[in-house]
Amino acid sequence: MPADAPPAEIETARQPRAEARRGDLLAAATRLFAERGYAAAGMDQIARAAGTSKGGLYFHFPTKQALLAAVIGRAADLLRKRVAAAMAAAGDDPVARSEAALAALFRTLAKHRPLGRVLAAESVAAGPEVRERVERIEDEFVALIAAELRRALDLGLTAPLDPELAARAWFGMVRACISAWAGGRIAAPPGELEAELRRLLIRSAGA
Amino acid sequence: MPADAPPAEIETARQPRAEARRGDLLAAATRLFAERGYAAAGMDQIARAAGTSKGGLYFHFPTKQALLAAVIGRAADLLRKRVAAAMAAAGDDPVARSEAALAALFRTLAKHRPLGRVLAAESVAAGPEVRERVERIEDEFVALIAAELRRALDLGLTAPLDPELAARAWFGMVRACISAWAGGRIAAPPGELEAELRRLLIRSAGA
DNA sequence: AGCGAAACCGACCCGCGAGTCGGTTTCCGC
DNA sequence: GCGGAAACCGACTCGCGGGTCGGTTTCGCT
Repeated sequence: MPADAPPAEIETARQPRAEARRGDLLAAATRLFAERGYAAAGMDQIARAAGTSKGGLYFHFPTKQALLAAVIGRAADLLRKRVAAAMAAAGDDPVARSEAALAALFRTLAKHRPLGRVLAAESVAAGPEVRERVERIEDEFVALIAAELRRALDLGLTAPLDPELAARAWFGMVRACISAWAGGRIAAPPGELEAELRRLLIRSAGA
Repeated sequence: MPADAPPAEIETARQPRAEARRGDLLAAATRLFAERGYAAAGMDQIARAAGTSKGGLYFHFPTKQALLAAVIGRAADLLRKRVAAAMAAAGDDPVARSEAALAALFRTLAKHRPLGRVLAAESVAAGPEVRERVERIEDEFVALIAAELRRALDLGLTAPLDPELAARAWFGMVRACISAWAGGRIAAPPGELEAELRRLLIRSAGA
């Protein structure tokens, strides 16, 4: 793998165009699902917003549900990647890892506000399968937090608690605060919000 | 207003029938909105589920949105009543009042599972006006909790914290746990769940 | 009894939007 | 420079479901 290999960045030269369109479509769909709601966002509207046409959209996604599923999948991947990276960089201490995970989750959702709304609410409007999918993703992150809490509990760093339940509660706290903040119902700047939230979380575990 | 006035309980004798139907319709709508989602639940379907017809349904509610609004309004009234009663019965201590409010909220939502789902999620699918309405209701309860927290803070019963934010976080914790429990994703029985949750909440305030 | 209004019925209307399809453009390999 | 496939276009179809409407039943009142 020499440093000057040119073909690596072109990648068969034809795919990238389509890939970029796909990205635009996903971005537009995310925004419109969040703004108008799943049912109210039309396929034509989404296509226009992405600078293409209905036919072009249907070339990439066979169905509206498939489009939503792709949006959600992409969001989950992004969150997974960011959180995993943050935790890995935080070393071994469970408290530090938990705080890092929280911060990463927080920053990512705060940076991409529509994403949170789609994950939190729109998903339900698209039928049971999609709802289950979103619940799985949520459970995944709850399990991640629960594992850290369990370790902290074993190390005697917390008060006695049920790790699964506490993890779920943590997730709910973060979600509610981010959602309210994204809706402009919390005046505090994000940094302050995050700090206050961290204090609440740590105290609730009885550190 | 003598004690033996008979007409008071019959109320013009014709209304009660219609009132009962209205109640059936609201109950059916609540259930179906929660199960299928707002968009997927058809007016005909709702009417059938309530043992009546589309025409009958439209006699009581002029529009699908109006039906949802009525469902939400009824839910809010119920929650308000229960929570207010519980807090009034709890005396003056802010911690006791907070715990009572929480317990009432918890029990009411746990008893009427679909109600929570409609409030939490379905509302978003019905356009911005309804979403705002639900957010107002949520803010109302958050403000209620925040007031108690502020009093507790003034009395030196808590660690220094931002009452609004903490109240929001509390609400989020309770909502997330109830939602997961209602979806069968938490094994613990409700009583235990509530106790554990209360411990987390109290600790987070630094009592 | 019998009038009139409230309550209810269900067949029908109609707009909207997801999905289709025949065509056109773009661009890669040779 | 030219086949041919991938990518894209947009007019059209068509089923579904919210809303309507003329009629029928129920029931209070006198």
